[in-house]
Amino acid sequence: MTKPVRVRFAPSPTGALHIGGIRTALYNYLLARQKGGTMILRIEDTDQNRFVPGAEEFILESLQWAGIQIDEGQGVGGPHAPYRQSERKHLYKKYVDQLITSANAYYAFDSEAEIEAMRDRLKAEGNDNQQYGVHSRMSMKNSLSLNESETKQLMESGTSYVIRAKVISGQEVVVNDLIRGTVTVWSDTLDDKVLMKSDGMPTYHLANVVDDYLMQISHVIRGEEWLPSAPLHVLLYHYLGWQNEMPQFAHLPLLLKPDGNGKLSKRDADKMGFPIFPLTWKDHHTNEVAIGYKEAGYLPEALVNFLAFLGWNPGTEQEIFAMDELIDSFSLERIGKAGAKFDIQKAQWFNQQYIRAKANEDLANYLLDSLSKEKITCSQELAAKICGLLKDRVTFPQDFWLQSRFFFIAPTSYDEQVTSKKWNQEAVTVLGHYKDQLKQLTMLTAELAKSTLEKVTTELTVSTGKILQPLRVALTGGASGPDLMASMEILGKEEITKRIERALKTIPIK
RNA sequence: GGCCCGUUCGUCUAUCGGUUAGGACACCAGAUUUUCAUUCUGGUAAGAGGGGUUCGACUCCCCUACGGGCUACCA
Repeated sequence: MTKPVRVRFAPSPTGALHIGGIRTALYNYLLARQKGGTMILRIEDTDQNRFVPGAEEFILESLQWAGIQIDEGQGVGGPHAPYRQSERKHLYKKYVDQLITSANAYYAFDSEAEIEAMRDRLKAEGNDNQQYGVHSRMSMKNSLSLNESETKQLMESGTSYVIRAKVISGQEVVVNDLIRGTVTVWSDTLDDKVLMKSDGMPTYHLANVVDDYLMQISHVIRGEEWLPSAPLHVLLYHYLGWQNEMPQFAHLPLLLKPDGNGKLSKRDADKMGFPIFPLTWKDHHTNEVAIGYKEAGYLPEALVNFLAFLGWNPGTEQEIFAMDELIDSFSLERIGKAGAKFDIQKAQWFNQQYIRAKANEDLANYLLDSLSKEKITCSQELAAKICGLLKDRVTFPQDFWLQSRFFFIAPTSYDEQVTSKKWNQEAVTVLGHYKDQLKQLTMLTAELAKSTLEKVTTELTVSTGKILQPLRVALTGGASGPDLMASMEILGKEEITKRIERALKTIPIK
């Protein structure tokens, strides 16, 4: 019988969750949904020094925005509550005591300076391995090197201590990874990691293994940065007698910076001008505000689609995947091994695709939002019409307003490029006639605007092409934009004649 | 330095021993749009290097190079 799928996303609230975390959460979520399993959110806040207020809420809000639903865990509760590791402190004690009893862990009393001295010493001796471990632990101050009464005395005198894992010597430790296959490490190269800190809090390693066991996690899907400590985790499962309950591991390839090399960081994102956080985040110390994907205009479906493809692909040529399609197609086996460089242009392309796929009526809401901020009123119907016109030239929702501004606000300046090149006597004459002809019309449609223009240009034997740009400049102030005739229909006869008149008066003839 | 992981067009990737090495983004060109964008068509562009194994290697093995991660009482 196979274990029910129970996966967890386990971020630590040490700052804003970044885009890579969303991808990790997404992969967990996709597997959970596909297998009818459970998606768990656990907060790994064992480092009290690095706690950042608001970070946990940020995680919750970000996941919700991305459409990643939590079935169990922080924020929703569940049978294994609490889901915040700081509130589970009492649980870890029991297991670390068990490890002490079974001689798989020991007390260590060394100060920071003593550890540093040990490292310096080993380094000076030309030793490659400068870790606190098999090669060095007997020369340190711990319950292995000290006799029982010395140890007891130190503990009773209140000397601060940590508990370290006693990593076995001379053994191969094998990590079975769903993405990487078998990873084998010689145990002597592992160090005696601290399991319990002097403040009584567990470290990641202990808390993680204990919680994954208690919460009956079936798959540990996390970033590749954890691969080096996975052997220790495997050892811990064995030491605790849980080897049969050990989850399957899947270490995800990292998200790399777009140029050069290295892990994607906030710095790179800032430098290249794209967001790193799903939502806007204000740093509590610097008060610096980092704009999020949401606020930058990325649609959550688009971002999710983009992220899913950074390290995974379905093996077909389909690229646009809604969440439920991702759920159907996802598989851990098809996740790549190599790190993926982050390409914001592709993210923008996905965003474009998702915007285009929306109905004009839905798009209209984006425009209406912008308009209400500008205190401009507009009917839903008209907004939809404008969005339809703009749809194919837009990447972000806010572009609708940016590109339709001229519909609502008459130009106050005119594009220099066009006026200096095209605004000549001929254009002015044609535009004057055209305006007069338009005035005669009872109603204006795109077709009529066009036929009237053609009529005027043939009468004056001028090519229509020469007039189009001056006309656009007069009406919109800009050099480019959506279909001019369709725009005129929306603008209406009155507004058009007014704008042409104004342009004729204001723009100097070249 | 040590340990571990990785390496196909500029980027994301397909290929699970036999392909003219495919697609997408980006880029370039042409067509359409009497402008721009869109759209359409086409194009440039890749198996890090060296050894094996094999009738045959991008695919399997080894070495080298390069890249990345880890190396905290951080996760």
